[in-house]
Amino acid sequence: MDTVITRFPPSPTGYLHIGGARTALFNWLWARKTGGKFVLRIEDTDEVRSTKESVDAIFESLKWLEIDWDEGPFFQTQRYPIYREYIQKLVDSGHAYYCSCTPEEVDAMREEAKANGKRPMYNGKCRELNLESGKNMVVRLRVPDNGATVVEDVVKGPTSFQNSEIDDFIIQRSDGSPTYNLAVVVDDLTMGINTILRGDDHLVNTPKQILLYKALGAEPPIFGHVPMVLGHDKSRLSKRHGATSVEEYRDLGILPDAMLNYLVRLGWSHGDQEFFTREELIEKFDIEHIGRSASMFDMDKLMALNAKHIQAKSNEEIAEALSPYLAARGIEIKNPEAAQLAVESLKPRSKTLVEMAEASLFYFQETLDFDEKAVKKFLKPQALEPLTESADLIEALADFTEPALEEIFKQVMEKHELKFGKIAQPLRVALTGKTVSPGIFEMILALGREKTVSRIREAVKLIPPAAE
RNA sequence: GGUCCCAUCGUCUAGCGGUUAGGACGCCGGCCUCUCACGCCGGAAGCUCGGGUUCGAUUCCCGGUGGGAUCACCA
Repeated sequence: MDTVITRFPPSPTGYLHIGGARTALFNWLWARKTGGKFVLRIEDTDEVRSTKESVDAIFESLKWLEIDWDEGPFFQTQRYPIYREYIQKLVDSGHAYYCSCTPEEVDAMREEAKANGKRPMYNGKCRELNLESGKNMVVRLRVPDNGATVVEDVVKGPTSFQNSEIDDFIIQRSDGSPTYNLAVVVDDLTMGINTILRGDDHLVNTPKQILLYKALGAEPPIFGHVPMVLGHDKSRLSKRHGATSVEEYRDLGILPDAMLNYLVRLGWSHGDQEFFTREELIEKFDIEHIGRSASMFDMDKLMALNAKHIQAKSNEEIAEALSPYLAARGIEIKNPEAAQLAVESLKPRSKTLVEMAEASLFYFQETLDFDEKAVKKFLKPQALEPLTESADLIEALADFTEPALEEIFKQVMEKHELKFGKIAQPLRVALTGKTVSPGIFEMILALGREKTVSRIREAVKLIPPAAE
């Protein structure tokens, strides 16, 4: 087979939607897997709704997901001469014709058809009139009255549409601009696109596009219509279901690799495997195992997958990924090694980078935010001596390692006849201000000797005097 | 409503005529344990219904039901 050439053609009328990201992903993966090409095309022919901001948001989101393209971005608004040329070809070859019917007249035709119990359609009034180009004229494709057009869909299977059900649809508006179906076909044709994976909401206008290919004497590409992503109530995913834009997930602290993994796995499978790295996805992705039914977006599962991706990455990678989230909280990583130890301690306890950033604050803060209840409960008189002694011993410790630290606490525990739990909680509050944190030893190591000792000494000052 | 698509635990899915119907998320119980997590072990939970075809259907065919998509001079 020839080199696979796929594409992603968003219309810039908003941010990059999760569903769009998924179809982009399928096309990108297929191109990457087969060693083909992936083309980015901006469908901005709706000049009223298209914005520069949306274009930028789409680039930004694709960049974040690390979905790169080999050709483009092409902008349809810069290709009008090409569309006009093809429309002319269709008119010249008798596959299309000028129509002078006004929208009102067409509406009336549809009403009439409906009244007669027929499908509301344009009645073909101008078909044989051989009208010349003129003001307020549109161009329509002459659709065969009989026969059927079959979409050989690689995910849904062959799907047949009766030509009699298809209107002589408009390919050029009265203002001379091309309509969607025409522009898409001309673009895909001229850009050499041979594989189209898109949402199955496009399935119904695929026969129109195939008719256009045929009228142009061209071979249609391979079509595959992937099921849509639904919200938790089975309706189309929208704002009321929560986050729908790619950037929102970035802001939530989702890793791009986890997003990819989740999105692809939603509607595609490779046996029982749930976790995929980006490389595995490229290696294992195939069209054959794309599902045929719509699926609901499940935030919990995304989160769980994100947690696994966080754990699977190195401390260095996560520390780097975390830094913008820390920066947003006014924290700059000054000591990379310490930050990586901090990250390591937080990795198994963070579902998102936002959670991790929040939980890591105590590592970086100069002055701790003490949780009052925690202070009251654990920084009690009986904790004074064990804490003070611990600080002294840590300060004097020859080698600052986990075994040595364990030895110190063993001493303190034995002396005061305490279980580790009794000393760990006060210590935890002293070091973090909270009752929940990573393990004591890993924190001490990540914090370093100096901070550990000073924090314990500061906390001791919060202990009220003994009652009697 | 017409046309088209779809149908396995609550959710994502494996299954491609014979399985104790498998995995994951979530949920419940236990273990581990310095808190919280992670991890580990175990549990509850599913083939939409009705007809065929077949020795045998979750699987193949038809129909019902249900859900979705689409019916523009939007993309």
